[in-house]
Amino acid sequence: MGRTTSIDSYVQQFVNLDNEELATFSAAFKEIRAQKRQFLIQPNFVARHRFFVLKGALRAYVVDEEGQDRTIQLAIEQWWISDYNSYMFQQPASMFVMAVEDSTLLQISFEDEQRLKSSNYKYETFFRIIAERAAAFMQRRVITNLTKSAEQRYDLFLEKYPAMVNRFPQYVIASYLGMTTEFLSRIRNQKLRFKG
Amino acid sequence: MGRTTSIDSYVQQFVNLDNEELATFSAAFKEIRAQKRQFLIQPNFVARHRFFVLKGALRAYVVDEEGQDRTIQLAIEQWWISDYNSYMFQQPASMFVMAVEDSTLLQISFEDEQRLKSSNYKYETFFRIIAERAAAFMQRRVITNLTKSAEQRYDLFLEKYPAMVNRFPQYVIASYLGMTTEFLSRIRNQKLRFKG
DNA sequence: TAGAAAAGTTGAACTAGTTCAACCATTTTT
DNA sequence: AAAAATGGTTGAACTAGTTCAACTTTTCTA
Repeated sequence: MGRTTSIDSYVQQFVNLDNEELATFSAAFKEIRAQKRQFLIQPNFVARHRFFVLKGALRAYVVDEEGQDRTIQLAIEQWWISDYNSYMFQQPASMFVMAVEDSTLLQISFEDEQRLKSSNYKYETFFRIIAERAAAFMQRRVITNLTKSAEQRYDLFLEKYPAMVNRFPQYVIASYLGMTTEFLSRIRNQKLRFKG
Repeated sequence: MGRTTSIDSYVQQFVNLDNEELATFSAAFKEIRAQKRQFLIQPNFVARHRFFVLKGALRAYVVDEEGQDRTIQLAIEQWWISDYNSYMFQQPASMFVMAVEDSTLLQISFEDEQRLKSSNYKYETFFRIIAERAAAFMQRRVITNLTKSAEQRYDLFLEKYPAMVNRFPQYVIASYLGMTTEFLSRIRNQKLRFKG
């Protein structure tokens, strides 16, 4: 069977590639499957790839000193996921990246990405743009974490990423938002009581 | 008088530019002075520039609903500063960027940066690399904020940015680290009592 | 160099969010 | 369909960090 979908339309949002350029770009990616609970990246190993989600859901998390999971990134269709500090600098990872659903991914290796970037100006531009967007996204998250209460962070998450809420268990969303699953449970039930 | 220092050696860390390329690159920047307490970016106005610090110290902060300052970014020599969401997407800013010391900066406008990026592959590569580094840096900050206690965040800050500690007032560092100035004061004095 | 402004300290009361433990519900596996 | 595993809820005690207010110290400005 063919691809569930592809990265073509995604890339075209940012740069204009002709058919040949598009083919070369796509060829640098390998389609892989990841079963629910399968790990794609683990601490202490270098993250050799970054992943573009065609289908499915994944999370990146660290385990802190007290043994608690802290979700750093969530990804569903059309999102990228990896341990960026590990991938970009080819250093040992601190994160797990795990499939939360059976997933289909496009995988690119660090070396192939370097090759793409240096082979064609447009590919370089593409990766520049997604890096800029990632930086801006992360800065917004820092701001939210510093300025909003737990309940406000949850409301904002619902508003901005409604498609994600039902794809991840509550404890994953809670840890992404920097609170305990118990506290998020209380926030949700309090809302039901007043609004529903 | 000439430049206090320049951006040349900084750029050369990441890309190899010949003299002409270096000259063109530098020419896109304008050297400006900012006096202590002067604002370079203000909420609701589009951030037209990003700034590279030649000399001095600056902070970027938002004011939250309760009227409290939350420091999002600090910058001293060789750091960049701006409201990236505003600058990258040319949207109204949510931050103030203010000089904490009398400073000398290199300023580049959004349009001139676009021009550089599209005029020479190497400039594109340079901006791609700094965006990747910014994204990785921000992701580390998210991780730290989610996994460490107030005291651990302060210790880590001391360890990683010793040069910054003495350049910013304590309340700025406290708000950068996501705690109150009173609490940081207590952390510091407790350390003195036990260690010094 | 005096006076004002900005920055830092301390105590005491407080609160947002955590922890722990027990229980319930839902999904998965056999 | 039973058993096991995973995920969610609830109450009660707790705590890391906040708030407020008064005070001290340091820095800036005229």
